[in-house]
This record gives sequence, C-alpha cells and structure tokens, in this order.
Amino acid sequence: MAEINKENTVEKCSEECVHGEIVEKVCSRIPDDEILYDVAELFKVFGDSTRVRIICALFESEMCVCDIAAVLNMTQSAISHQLRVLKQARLVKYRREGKTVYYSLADKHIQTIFNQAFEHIME
Amino acid sequence: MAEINKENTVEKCSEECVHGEIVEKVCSRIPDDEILYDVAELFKVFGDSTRVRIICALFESEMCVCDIAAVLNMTQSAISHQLRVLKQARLVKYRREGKTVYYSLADKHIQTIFNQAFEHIME
DNA sequence: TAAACATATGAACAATCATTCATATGAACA
DNA sequence: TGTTCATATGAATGATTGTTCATATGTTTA
Repeated sequence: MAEINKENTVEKCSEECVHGEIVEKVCSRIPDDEILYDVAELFKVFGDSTRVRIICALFESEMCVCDIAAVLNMTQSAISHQLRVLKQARLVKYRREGKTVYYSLADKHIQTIFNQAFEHIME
Repeated sequence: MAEINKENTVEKCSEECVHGEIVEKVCSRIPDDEILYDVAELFKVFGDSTRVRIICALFESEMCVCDIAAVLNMTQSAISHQLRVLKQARLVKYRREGKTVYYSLADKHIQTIFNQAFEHIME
C-alpha cells in the first residue's frame, strides 16, 4: 500500500476513508496502464463527429475520398486528414485504382462497438 | 444531388469522380447528424485515459471517490471532475452513505464496448 | 514528357479540455 | 451550533486537436 501515495501528497482521507481491501483488489485486477492508454487512444479516434460520420458512411459502402467529401459536405483536405487518423488506428484500409483511392472499414469490431453506442444513446 | 454541394464550393473532382449512385445511397441510409454527433460525444467521454481507468476500476467494484483516487494515484479533485463528466454522460450512478459517496457503472453496454475495444487493440 | 487531377501533407490558428489550486457544500458528531 | 471531513466546483493554464490554405505527390492520358 505504500506505493499508492508515492509523492507524499497524501490526501487527508487516505488514512481515514480508504477501504484498503477494495483498493488492493482493484489495483491487482485492473489491466495495465499501457493497455488502458491504448483503449483511450482508440476511443479518442471515435470521439469526433467527422470521423464518426466517415465510419458510418463506410458501413454502407466502400468509397473514394471525393465521395466521402460529397456525402459529408466537407473539403477533400479535411476528409483526407481524418482518413489518415483512421488509417493509423488500423480502422480503415484502402485500395488504389488508377488515380482514385477507395477506403473501407478494416475491423469487424467497429460495428459491434457502434451498435452498443447507439443503444446507450437511445436509452 | 443539388443539395450535396450547397455552397458553390464545388471540388474539381465532384463532377468527374463522384459516384452519384453510391453517394446518394449512402446519404439516404446514414443516420441523422444529430445522432452521430451524440455518438461522437459518448466516445469523447471514453477517449481519456483517466476516465478509462476509472471505468475499468468500477468494473471490479463500486468505490468511493477517495478509493478511486488511491487506485489511480491522482488527486481527489481530478477524480471528482472526471466523475462529473461520466455522470453527465449517464455512465455512472452514485449512492450516498453518510459523508461518503459510492460510484458504480450505470450501463450494461459499457462492458461490451470495452471488450470489443480490447479485442481491437490485441489484434 | 507535360498537363490534368485525385489524394496527401505541412504549417498555422482557433477551439476544446484535463489538471491544479483554492474554496464551497453538506453530512456526521461532539 | 461548531468542527471535521468527504466531495464538489469555479477559475486559470498548458496541452491537444480539427480545419483551412497552400502545396506536394503520384497516376493517367494526350
């Protein structure tokens, strides 16, 4: 328990109110910070309405950058920047056909995650 | 199709490369912007490592604010601010017992969403 | 090879947000 | 009622990030 307050910034309540057993149990079971950081990074990608709209558009059909820009009524540059973010998160894949690049979703988990999110919203 | 480029900022490619049928189909099937905005707002709440750690801690056990602060090794104030965000998103609920306030998760969808996120990370 | 065009990217700016510090609130108990 | 203590909150600040504008890349076709 000593390492819980490393830097002597001990809260008043830490000696009175902390439930030692619970804190210890939770500390031992919670996933590593590194993993939780990655989870937050993934959700950060989902946490922008432009990217959400791109993903939902790609649920319907593979599309080129121009088509996505037309659907969202935004500039090609803005879409391209966001597709790069989605690509880096391995959420979309692409194929080139001449001058055109077609994007599609890369991960089967995305649909499940979004369905659950829709259900939470609707409650 | 006229309403797709409302403001005469027609991209060059919009007359050459836009695939009209696909754009029209996707436009008609994609959920309303209002809903997609709400979805993004929900994911924005998940998109912070402190909040992710709080949520994962609460997967293990109901806890008071002090306990959560001890588990995450952060100040009571920082935790309290984040719990307010989670409360506003209806992701946590609380019960008061004397001076202590116990928080727990409010929504069954959260676990499913996080499980899928873990699976995406692990791939 | 040169022009045309779909896409990508770098820099800059505005807006959003997590934490800190100080302080307020509200319940328990003397 | 007054003190103690767990929790909540307002203001300020530093950091992150989405979009725009200008330009670069790379493929096609004349």
